[in-house]
Amino acid sequence: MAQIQFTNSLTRKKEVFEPLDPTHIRLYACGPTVYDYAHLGNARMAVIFDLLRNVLETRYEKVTYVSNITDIDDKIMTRAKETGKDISDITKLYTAIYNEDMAALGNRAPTIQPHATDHVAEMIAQIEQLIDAGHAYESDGHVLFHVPSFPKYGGLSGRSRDEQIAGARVEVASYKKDAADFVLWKPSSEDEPGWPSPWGRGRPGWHIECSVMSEKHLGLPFDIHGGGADLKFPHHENEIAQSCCAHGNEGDLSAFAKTWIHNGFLTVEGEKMSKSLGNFTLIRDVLDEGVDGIVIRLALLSASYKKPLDWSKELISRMEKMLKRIYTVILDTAEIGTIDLSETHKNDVLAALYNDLNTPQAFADIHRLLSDLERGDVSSEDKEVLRSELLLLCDTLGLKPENAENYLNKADASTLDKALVQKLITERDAAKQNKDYARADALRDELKDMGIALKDGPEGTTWERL
RNA sequence: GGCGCGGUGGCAGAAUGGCUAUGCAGAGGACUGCAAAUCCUUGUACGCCGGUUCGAUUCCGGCCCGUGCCUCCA
Repeated sequence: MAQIQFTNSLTRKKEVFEPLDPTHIRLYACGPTVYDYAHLGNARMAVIFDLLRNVLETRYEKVTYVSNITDIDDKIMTRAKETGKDISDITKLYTAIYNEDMAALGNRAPTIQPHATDHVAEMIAQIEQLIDAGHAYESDGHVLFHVPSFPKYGGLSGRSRDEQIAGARVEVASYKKDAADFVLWKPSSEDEPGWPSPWGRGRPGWHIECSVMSEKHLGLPFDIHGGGADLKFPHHENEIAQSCCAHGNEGDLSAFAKTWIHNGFLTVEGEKMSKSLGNFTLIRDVLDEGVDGIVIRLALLSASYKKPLDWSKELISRMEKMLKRIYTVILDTAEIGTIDLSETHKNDVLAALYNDLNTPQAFADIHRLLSDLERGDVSSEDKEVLRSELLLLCDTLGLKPENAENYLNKADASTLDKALVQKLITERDAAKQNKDYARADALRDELKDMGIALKDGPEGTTWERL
């Protein structure tokens, strides 16, 4: 049996994945702060962890995938002020949009999608634990995590505390004992959202919600914690500090999550796609341009998850071709059955994905299967196996092979008169029979104007949308 | 300034101490009334300089270049 391997950011090595509990795999990925439309960077993270979940499910019966919604944050408060809307209206709206966009990309909903505002009591409890353990202190209405109390701080991002201070570009707030200390709780003014707490009315800092929600829904330690590479520091570093220190695990960074997986970000013309540079693309905009969500998914999986991925029109058009080919072959071979593959056989088919989610290799495997399925010198028994392998790979990658027909005939869903198309094809066939090629070509042009491409094959003429 | 990542053929992008990645684009051929699709064949690589080795794109060192994090960010 091929072993599943992932690159663990905590050890900076590719490691064989060994579940804490083989009967139940537990996975957490940091989800979005909901104050705006999601962009392709959010999409990359979601697609990669959805794939990771699929891959784990091919080997383990139960996988719990938790991905949160952060619905209390200063950015949301700012947005509320700007628009004059209620905070809860904003978070509800953008949570719904996020989930719609993720579904369009072929992602399944997480097993659990906890909301930060439903966990304030647990956050307060954990902050109290940290104060009791001597890792946090109250100051001027704030509660801060005292970084010097945790000598192993910085182990994930690989930077010592001194290095951070040397490079710090932030002004050190007066209420901090140490420049590296970070906020667990902060006071809210009357017009700001807040919850009662032992330190007065206030709201949580940015990192505590993930520590609390992952622990509550998965238990500690859990198998895999992930997110975008830019969360490594400070977000994930601080999560580790909170969770390890709240439970007396100061000596073991892996007492929170065993394996850390970070995806690389998207670039545009070589530069990071980011809000500050203004070069980000919303998922919604790409979908509105008519690009299928599964095409976006393919594009996001076209490079190793760890590396930067450059977003371009050319990438989309390549992936459109690839998806069309996959779906076409699946439909063309529809009359060929499938067989149940043995566990060993499935392992071989999924070997690329088991090897640190090597999606480019999986794409190469798909291309090989497509070619073999279209060759004339392959027996139908062999094709039955090949087709089974192809469907397994497509399912695991989340490519929705069951949507093949719908995708290829998309035009007929709305405006197209299917009967008229068939009538014109029949007319053209008659014209061809009579060697009236001028008439046949005129009919082809007419259909082309309707958005229909004809394909003459040995079994007759078929059509698809342009 | 500190820490990290990467430099592969026209483009995108993997693996690998010696043997074809794959895809897109290009060239030639088959098929086709036309068109599309498909199939067959095919060219072009491994940033620079040293080292280790029988042999390095792959390991080690130096250099150059690009890029990311250190501040909200997937």
